[in-house]
Amino acid sequence: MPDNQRPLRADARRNRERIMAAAGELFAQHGHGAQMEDIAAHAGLGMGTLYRHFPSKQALLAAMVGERFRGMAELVRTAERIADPGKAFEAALRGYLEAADGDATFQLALMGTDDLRWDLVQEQKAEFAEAVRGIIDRAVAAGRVRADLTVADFTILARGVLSTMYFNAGGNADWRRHLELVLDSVRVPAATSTTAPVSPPARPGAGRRR
Amino acid sequence: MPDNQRPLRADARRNRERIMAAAGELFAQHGHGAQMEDIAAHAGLGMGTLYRHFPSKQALLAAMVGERFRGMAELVRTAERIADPGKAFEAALRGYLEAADGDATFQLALMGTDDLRWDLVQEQKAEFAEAVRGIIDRAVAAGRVRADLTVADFTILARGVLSTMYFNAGGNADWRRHLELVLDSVRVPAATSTTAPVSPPARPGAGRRR
DNA sequence: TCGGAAGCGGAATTACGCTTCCTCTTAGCG
DNA sequence: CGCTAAGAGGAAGCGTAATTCCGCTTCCGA
Repeated sequence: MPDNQRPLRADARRNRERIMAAAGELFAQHGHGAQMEDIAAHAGLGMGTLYRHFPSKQALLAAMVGERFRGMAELVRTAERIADPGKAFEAALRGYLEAADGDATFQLALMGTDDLRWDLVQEQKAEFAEAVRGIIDRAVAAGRVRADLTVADFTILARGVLSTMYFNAGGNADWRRHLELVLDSVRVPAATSTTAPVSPPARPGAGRRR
Repeated sequence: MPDNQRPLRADARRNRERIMAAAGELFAQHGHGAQMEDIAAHAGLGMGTLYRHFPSKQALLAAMVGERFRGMAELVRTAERIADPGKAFEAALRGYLEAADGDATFQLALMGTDDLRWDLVQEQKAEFAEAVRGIIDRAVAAGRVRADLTVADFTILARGVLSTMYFNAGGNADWRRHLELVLDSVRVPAATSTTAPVSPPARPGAGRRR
């Protein structure tokens, strides 16, 4: 755990940066499948060095994901500065997805893959969730999105779009379309109640959670 | 390729069944991660036998997925018998997801994982898509779902819900909620047009595809 | 300028699954 | 009933990546 004990030698700090950069690039490209050896090579360093800085692939991945969560929280907080609560919400969701576009690490992270040890990014994730809660509460209070919308919904819906993004080798048209559909289901002019179940009887109490 | 040449010895047919059953169970449970050895053991057979019937893990997985697609196509066709086009559509989507619940093979398959050689299930997939097209066309014609809805949308939206299902260890409340949100974005009482983009300028022509 | 702790490199080790190979067994026709 | 090709079993072989090890090099405080 290269944390904050002794200040970290100058070259070491430099190399750590390099690793993060290389890992960011390769994870973004190949997701969890990126190989340690390639990352080391890409950073112009040896395996030993890589493992000195991050004791395992999991640790490296977690570091990257944590960084991304931080960035996203920041982004959401920025959106919060938009005056109109409805537009702020929309901007947050849009910005979030836009940022994830082309970054497999983040897509995976946000989708909740079990290739990641979530306990290592608890904190950053919570920070992000907090930022989102703020924006949603405001939009709900202003009546700009359906009244029953929660942070969990944001996660669910965003993950849905992410999955379109992730599994579609093709361009980005698909996920943008998906996003539009999602926004239509969430904005207030849209219907708020659901019609009665049709074929498989929806078990009672299946509606809300958390 | 144990296809249809010589009739296949009685015990062989029996064993093939067993393998399919075991694989179905284990893939459902562990997805692509299920191990060949476990599958063989679970079927009460040796590795050699397993490989006699399916030349590779890919082949086995493809066989399972193909079977699932067939089943889904059948299910959708059944839904098509519902008189009300809107309800038929809803039943198809509901039934589809209900069937995928708890079956990781199918979830993965439908999500489009690249752990699967799609060329091996082309046919079954096309069959399924065809069935879906029928139901959507009817619902659109009847004005019960947004006019611009396509088969691609069905795939996109269903995959979104699937991702909620797949990545949520917890119960099934989340994906059912997601499904309701999706239905709200698709049924006709909901808004059909999208409002103007807010923050990241939506590139022109990002709306429709295929 | 020196000493030695911190850092680096990268080959060797390990672990883990899929796949192959070869021998033994059995269904089922004549 | 006897033969033989189809089928079964499962241990060994392989490839792939993560991780470890340890001798060499470089920073940096005195």
